[in-house]
Amino acid sequence: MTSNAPPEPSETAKKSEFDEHDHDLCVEEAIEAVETRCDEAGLRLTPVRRKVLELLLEEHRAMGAYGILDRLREAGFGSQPPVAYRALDFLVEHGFVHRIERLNAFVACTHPSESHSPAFMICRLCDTVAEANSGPAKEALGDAANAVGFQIEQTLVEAEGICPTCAEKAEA
Amino acid sequence: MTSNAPPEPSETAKKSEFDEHDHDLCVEEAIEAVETRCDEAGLRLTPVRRKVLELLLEEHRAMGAYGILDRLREAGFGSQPPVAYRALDFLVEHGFVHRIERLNAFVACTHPSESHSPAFMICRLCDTVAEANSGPAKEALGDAANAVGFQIEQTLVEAEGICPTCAEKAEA
DNA sequence: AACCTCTACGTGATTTTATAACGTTTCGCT
DNA sequence: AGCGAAACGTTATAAAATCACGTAGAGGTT
Repeated sequence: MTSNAPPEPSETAKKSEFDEHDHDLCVEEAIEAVETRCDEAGLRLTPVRRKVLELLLEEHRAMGAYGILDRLREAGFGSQPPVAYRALDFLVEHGFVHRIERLNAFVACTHPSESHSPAFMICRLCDTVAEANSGPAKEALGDAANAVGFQIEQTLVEAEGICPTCAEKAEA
Repeated sequence: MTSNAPPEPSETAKKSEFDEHDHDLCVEEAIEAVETRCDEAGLRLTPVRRKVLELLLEEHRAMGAYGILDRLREAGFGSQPPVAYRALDFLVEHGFVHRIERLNAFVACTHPSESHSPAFMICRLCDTVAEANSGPAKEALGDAANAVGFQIEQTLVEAEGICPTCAEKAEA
């Protein structure tokens, strides 16, 4: 929110959302990427939608719709559930935000430029969520589906466990 | 519910829950298996719990807690939500029933004898749910997790699509 | 600019899903 | 028979999501 650095690819090497990184930059890059995609596709990134995206990006964590709604209210937007749900519907539909079924909650997508259907790693201690490539897992599942004649349209992969940061804290 | 055939392994070759099969037998075998496991482990398969299991076995489909509750009421059991949720908690905890996060609903486990954490194939037309082996998918995900230092405790894999039966109907 | 239309927004009300809290009953054990 | 733990039934409430309806704003057409 503070820096106005250009949205060039971050120099800080980041292996996953669990690692420390220049978060302001990370947020800005993500917003820029979404803006670009909206422009290209003729989508309207309205103030509410943008605000919801920002809220989710500021955390790398899953937030419930009602938590988001509280923040919207504080920011002077409408305060009834549909306001949050409509913005989330838009963002999810276009892949800018992912829904975490396990938590009935949402996280900002960390690779908004590529189209993908990721797997999630959810830390049960701090609720941080990282995206992993679900490609291999989906292939494996695809084989099983083919064997019985099931046509997969969408796949959902969520792993719950302990993130490296929380694991360190626990050891100490 | 009608036949009293002995619970020997079914002769009808079944590739998945989507295939036609001797369903009465299938239900009975499953109940027997659960009874056995409860006996061995000193668990109490009380009337409500047993009824909920039967309801779920009769369908090979996901049922919501409130749908189950309606059926319990009809059968003369308590009719308030906790009755259903407590029975479901027990059955899920011991692996006799699985929760389908995507649908906020439940299915009876079709392999109650083996301990496993399955992947699900959910037909979006008929809500039938089949279990697939999630072993390969979990391995793939495990590799990704190791790479970033995340310790997986539980994995959730759900695929949504069209089952072979509904696909045939659609063609016709 | 005036008009039209479609999309998005704001709000009130309601539905669906899930838990909390509390007293009573039943089970398993000694 | 008596004890303690587990399970049940019920009331009440919380949390998550949707419906319905009117209003406002963006974009295109004349």
